[in-house]
Amino acid sequence: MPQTEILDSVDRRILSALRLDGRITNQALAAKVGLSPSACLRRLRTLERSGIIQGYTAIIAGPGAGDGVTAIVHVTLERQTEEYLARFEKALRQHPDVREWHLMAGQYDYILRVQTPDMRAYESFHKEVLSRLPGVARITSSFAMRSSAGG
Amino acid sequence: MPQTEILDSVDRRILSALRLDGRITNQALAAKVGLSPSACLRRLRTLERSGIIQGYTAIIAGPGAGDGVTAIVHVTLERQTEEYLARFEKALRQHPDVREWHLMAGQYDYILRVQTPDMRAYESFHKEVLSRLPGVARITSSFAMRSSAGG
DNA sequence: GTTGAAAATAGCGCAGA
DNA sequence: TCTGCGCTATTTTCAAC
Repeated sequence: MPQTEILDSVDRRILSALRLDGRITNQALAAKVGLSPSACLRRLRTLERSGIIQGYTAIIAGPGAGDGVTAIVHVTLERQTEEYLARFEKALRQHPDVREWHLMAGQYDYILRVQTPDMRAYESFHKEVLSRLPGVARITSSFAMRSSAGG
Repeated sequence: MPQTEILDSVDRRILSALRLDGRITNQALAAKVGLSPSACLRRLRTLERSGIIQGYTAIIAGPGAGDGVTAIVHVTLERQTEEYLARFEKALRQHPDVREWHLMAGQYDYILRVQTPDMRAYESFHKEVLSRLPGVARITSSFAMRSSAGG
């Protein structure tokens, strides 16, 4: 249960090790973070139950089971006032195909990751959603040929 | 080792099960695909050695916890041969700060999302890791001021 | 947080279709 | 060659401290 829990450095090292090798044995993990296996396992289960560790997966080579189309979209707004930004972000949140977005300091205003079942769905998304988002000045889409797991 | 072998339906079911649960025990996996544990384990090891299974990883909940610095990094390689790409991706996977990467069709070769506790750590990461990755020709870092949760 | 012991699992050689 | 069986080492898991 939520206890206003902060991750300490041991928890972070556990997460880091599991990101590198999701199938590491609890014993090896415990040795790596300097804990006894049972203490390590208790922390691991807590991290899993709390939802911080959402699951585990194998990294499969090639087109595998095809997650469809992954597009990285660079978006520039007409203006960068907080009002414009807030309006744009609110609109983004209403579209589940936008899996991830970042408001950038630099050349672009927003970088989005958009996930669709196929290219046809992406074209439709671009036409009917992206280009109609409020305050958009310019859109550049690039497509991923291969991505890390966990998208 | 690679014998130009085609994956049969049992292999595909193994891969599928491991995508869903990367930490499933070999026994449970064997039961799921209808094999004895030892036969299943041998197939699993073959898939790992052949590079079809590239690794395992934990799915960690969004950056929420530590906040810190989110950098979007555009990387161009010296060459785009599959050998260069494979070498680069293998190096990426060894660094947990690289939370996400995409091999792009288009202007850039790779787009990475890098997460560090603070800017100082990012500078160190850039200097000691990014710029030393194999085959890198150009690196451009942009920083996020605000990001969506649940990456 | 630790230790220790029982249950479950992984990993190997060997024999057979 | 691939499968399945039996055995042993390793790992997980739980109890008690």
